[in-house]
Amino acid sequence: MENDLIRKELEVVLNELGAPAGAITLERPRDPSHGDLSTNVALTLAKRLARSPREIAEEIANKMDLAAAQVESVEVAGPGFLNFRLASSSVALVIDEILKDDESWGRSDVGKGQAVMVEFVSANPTGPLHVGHGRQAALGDAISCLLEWTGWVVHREYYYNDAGRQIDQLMGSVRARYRQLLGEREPLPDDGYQGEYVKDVASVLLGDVGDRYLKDDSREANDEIRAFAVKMLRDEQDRDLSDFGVHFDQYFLESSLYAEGLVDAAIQALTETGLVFEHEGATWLKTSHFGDQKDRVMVRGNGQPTYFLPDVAYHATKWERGFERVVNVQGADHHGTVDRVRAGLQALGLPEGYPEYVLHQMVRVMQDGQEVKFSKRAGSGMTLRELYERVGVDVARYFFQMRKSEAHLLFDLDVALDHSDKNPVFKVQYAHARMCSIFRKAGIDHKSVRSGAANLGLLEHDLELDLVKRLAEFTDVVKRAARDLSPHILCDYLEQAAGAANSWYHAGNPSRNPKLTVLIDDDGLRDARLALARSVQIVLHNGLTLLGINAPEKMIRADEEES
RNA sequence: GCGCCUGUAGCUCAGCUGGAUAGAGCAUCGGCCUUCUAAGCCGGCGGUCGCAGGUUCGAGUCCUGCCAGGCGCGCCA
Repeated sequence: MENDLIRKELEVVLNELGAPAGAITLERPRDPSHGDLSTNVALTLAKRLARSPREIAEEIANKMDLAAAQVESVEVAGPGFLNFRLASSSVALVIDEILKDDESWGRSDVGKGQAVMVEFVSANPTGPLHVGHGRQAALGDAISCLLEWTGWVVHREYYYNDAGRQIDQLMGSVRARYRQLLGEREPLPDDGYQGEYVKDVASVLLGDVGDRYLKDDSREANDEIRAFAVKMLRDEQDRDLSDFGVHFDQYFLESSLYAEGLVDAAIQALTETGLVFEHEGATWLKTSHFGDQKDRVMVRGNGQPTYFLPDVAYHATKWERGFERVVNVQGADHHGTVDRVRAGLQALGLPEGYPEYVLHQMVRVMQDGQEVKFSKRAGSGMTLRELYERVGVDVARYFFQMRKSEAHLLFDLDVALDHSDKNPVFKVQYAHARMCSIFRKAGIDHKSVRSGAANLGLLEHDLELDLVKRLAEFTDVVKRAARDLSPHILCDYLEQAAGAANSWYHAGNPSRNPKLTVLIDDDGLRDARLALARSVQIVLHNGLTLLGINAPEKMIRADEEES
């Protein structure tokens, strides 16, 4: 790739200068008069080399082998930037590379095949998934894909609590609704779950077992109700996620930690560190020793472990299962647990900063300027399924991914329901579909467009060159989005690439400017433009696929949808 | 009170490891339709980057203080 060639050449020159290359930033200057690509290495090296940035820049410029870097010219500008103008042959290089790589264009090997676990969603099975889980599901899946595309081997994991207090509350709620169905006047427990879904569970339970549990308040009966409710709600969550296109490699049950003695083992291991102490009848871990705000209780006065303990035990299994890198995607409301979990793991000898966290802020769904707050079924906020059944899976996934995770997400239903280019998802999908329509119109199978077949030097209009440069950035963008665990970087790019593609496409509208039409009479030019159209198609397809979104070959019009 | 996140155009948001004149979409204003699908296109208007200091050749970006909003601070999970 052109960027790589320049970067490589820069590294060679920097080594000659005795300034071993760190990461070299190549970026596209905002001002096109500054060339196609620009780097600030000279500025960043000024201090280290104790020389003026301009002087360093001049030397780099003189020593560079322009032909090797596929660069037409390099100039020193401003305080010491190096501005590159790409050789026209680089256009051909980019397009040929894209056509050759096709569905794997954009992949790289940063991760070198190392294993990484991404844990996400991890909702308790006490009710339907809501929109916040949706954001997490979309984010976690996209982050997983980004890591896969950059050479990591990803394990998607879902952890759920199938044993604790909240499950008891669920059981109590179901039991109350079940007895109500049998005519009893039993109220929902104070801390019970309000949603309609509890009645559904109770009603199915009634159909299954009749009135067997009406008077039976035994431990066995309650265990059976609990298991029934968990099973049913787990199944519902699975369906919700599966229909949302999100799948996991493993579901990890909290109860298995106890069953396999891992919680006791954690107590044992922590105790051996000497950081454990007794205070007011409880057992504490000195997590403050590792930067936590205060020490935490491990085992309560009543002998029961707090949630902290299985949490540490669980994350320790991740390390023991061979995952030296772990990314946890969680709601920001859980950020208080980050320091204490890491402290617990550090006490066990795991590295500082393990695991990594992506904390996402809340989702607010807005319509007509009003917040949509209620779902009868969930008894609280809108459920994930309610959302994507309204706006479609593609739109929902994209909206969840298009903002950086640490910012609040305003999910605007009015925009989501808009089927024009105002909706960023459709803007990108349209651009892809438009490329497909060119091939349909031409009666050509787009797969028949091959690398090296066209004279790409014929592409010389600004709109075309601009588009090619944009396409060339794709691999770097994927790397950066993966590095920062930030799918929104890719969304941003896709919108820009789609914008450039749409501009090019519309400029070539035969009624407007026949000379820019792809399907022009001149065979050579036409082939070159078809190669560009195919490249656009590949980049948009790969980008959308990475985000778990369809890249349709044809958009369905609303008036066609009716029938 | 303490901790974390956020504050950039009327609205929703980008802004990479500190780099050149702070960008996009929407809204608004002006122009353009029998199209390789106008569900669109082209152009204009619009910002003391929350405030005040500091570091630096250079700060939206880093540091300190303050202001506003969100979240978290349990022998809950």
